[in-house]
Amino acid sequence: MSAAPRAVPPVPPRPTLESVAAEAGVSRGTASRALNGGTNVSPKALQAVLDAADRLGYRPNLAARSLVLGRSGSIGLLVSESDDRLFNDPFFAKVVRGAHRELADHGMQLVLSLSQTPEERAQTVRFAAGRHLDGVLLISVRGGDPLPEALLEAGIPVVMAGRESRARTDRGLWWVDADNRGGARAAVEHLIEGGRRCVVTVAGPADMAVGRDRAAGWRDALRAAEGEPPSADRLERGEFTIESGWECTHRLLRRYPDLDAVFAASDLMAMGALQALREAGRRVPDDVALVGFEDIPAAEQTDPPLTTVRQPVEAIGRQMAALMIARLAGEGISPPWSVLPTELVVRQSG
Amino acid sequence: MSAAPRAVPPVPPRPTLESVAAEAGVSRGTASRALNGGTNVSPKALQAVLDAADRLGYRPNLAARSLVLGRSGSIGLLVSESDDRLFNDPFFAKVVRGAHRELADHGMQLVLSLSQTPEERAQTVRFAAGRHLDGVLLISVRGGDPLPEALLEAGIPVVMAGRESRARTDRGLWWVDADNRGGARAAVEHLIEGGRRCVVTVAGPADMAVGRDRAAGWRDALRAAEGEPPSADRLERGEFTIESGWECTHRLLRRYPDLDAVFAASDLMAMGALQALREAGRRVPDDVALVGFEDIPAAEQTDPPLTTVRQPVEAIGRQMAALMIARLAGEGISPPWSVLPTELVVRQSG
DNA sequence: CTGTTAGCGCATTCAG
DNA sequence: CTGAATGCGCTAACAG
Repeated sequence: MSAAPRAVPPVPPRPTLESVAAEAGVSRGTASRALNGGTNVSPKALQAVLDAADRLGYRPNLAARSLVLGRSGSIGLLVSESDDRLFNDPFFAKVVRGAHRELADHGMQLVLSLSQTPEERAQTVRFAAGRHLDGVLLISVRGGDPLPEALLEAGIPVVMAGRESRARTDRGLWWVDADNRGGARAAVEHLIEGGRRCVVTVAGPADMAVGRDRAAGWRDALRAAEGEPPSADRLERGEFTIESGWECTHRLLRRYPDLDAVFAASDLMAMGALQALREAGRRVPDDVALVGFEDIPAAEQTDPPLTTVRQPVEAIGRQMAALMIARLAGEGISPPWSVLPTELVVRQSG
Repeated sequence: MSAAPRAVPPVPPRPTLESVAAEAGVSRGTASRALNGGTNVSPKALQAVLDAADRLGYRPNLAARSLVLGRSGSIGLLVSESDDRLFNDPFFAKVVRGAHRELADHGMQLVLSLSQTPEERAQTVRFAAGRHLDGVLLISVRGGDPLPEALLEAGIPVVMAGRESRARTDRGLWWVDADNRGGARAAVEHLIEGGRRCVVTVAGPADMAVGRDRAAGWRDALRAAEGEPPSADRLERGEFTIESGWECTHRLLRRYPDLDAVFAASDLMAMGALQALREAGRRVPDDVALVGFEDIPAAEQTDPPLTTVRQPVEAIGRQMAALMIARLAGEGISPPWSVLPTELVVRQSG
């Protein structure tokens, strides 16, 4: 409520390139060159400018630089997801770390941005479309999410985590994913090699590529082993949650009382499966072998510890950033996506 | 490796205010006014501009706007902490949510930024100092962290989570905190009213205000009840972790075998204390009452559930943003800090 | 090697 | 109510 007119700004104006140049006794152009790499500048002038900048505490105005360069030097990692999820899923942390590392190595800033409500989403699109962000990394995008399209339409380069259709890829949606199909296949092959005869799967949602891919890998392995694709009722689809894993497993047990192996499309689902199997009186791995997917920290803490397929999560983040950097550099990348190898981690459950 | 010279840019140039004005048949000035509030613009012109902008898919260039306005409209939430911590501590999630809400309500963007290594930290300071951020919210700042000073020196408004010294506050470091001292006092009063005679405390680090404040509240309550300040060896300092809580409690048990109440400065510490007490054969709350601080989700899951002091975490985030907004608006706020009330949540442990 | 010049896209005077 | 002009701070292209 201070009604003072504040005629004079309370803080001294911040130094500009102009003032640095004046202080150093050179022109603005020379000062600019000196501050950026120092090419075509005499050692004497260079030193003078550097000293002047230091003395004045000069900080280049990034808005001005962005304006002339047409580039902000920062790329966004948008999370169109509840912040609860963001902060609880270890997946996010690792992707963020990977992307952050890669970007930092290239002198770029990672900017995290949340958007849950539609308005926030619109705000975020404006933010990116306003060239505040040179590009956008997207994680945890569900099937019908309009965000990727909106961004693309606004002319923002986008790289997603998770496989995309060929059509969308062609439209400019680049992506990075783990080899979900191959990993699932390896997991099921491991179960078969262990002598298991009836391998069922607790699969993920059909509206997510990751759900479909892991189911496909399961199918691949069984077809290879049994000569024909597995019957569809050996698969039960659910959400990537403990509860859902529990339910699906119960249903599968009812249909296949003699099942001896469960491939769960996520560790959380596997944890639910573990509980369901125990409740049904099955011992793991003696009666039923169990394999999960992801290798979340909790997978080591279950009893017995979970055999699972480890995703190179940090590498995914890193590669997303790398693709983005290449894209911004105008390099022709082909294909404009990456599939990173997974690794089977054998523990006691199967 | 595509060596093509790319003489022609593959994408059409993005529409500018100029092109919108041309399309609408008005001048740039009118177009600008129409797009920003529409004051001093005839309804006819306004409509023409809006239509044109829509038709062209116009997005204002935020860099240009920042440059002329001297303001970017986004404020940063810097986390100078390992990203593990960021993504695992529920505290962060809630602060972020609160700040995000408040900012969104005012049409501002929240930008999350991590910085662990010194270089990343420098990079972050450049980012903020380059006016990419109008202000910076800081959480989880440890004692000797140079970040706040660096930011202040660069002329960036800063609001922190956690009490700061009067000296630093006067230098421009505004802050928001929970009433740690009052909350601790209430917790210990509750223990005393429950008939406990020997209340010890597992305290937080002395280099964090929150550690000191909660210990002070414990001291306040005991002095009020016993007529004199408690002996210093009824307090054991540690880190805010389960392990540390466990260790401190063991030491306290050795010194005070007949202790009948433990006030832990955090829920994680309380969880460690719970384990230590159990190992020592003490029943909680029958033999020893236990109170934590923070009310993290896990506090409800312990056996017995933890009595604890709830912090208004989301409100803290919100208030931080509110202070920042006021500060940017040049409003004189006094005092330039906020202490938000806590709430004792009584469960079974004490 | 250096200084000068010309914008980057926008909001905002100031005349009309 | 409107258009023309000015400048935010910076980089790049251009002569010297």
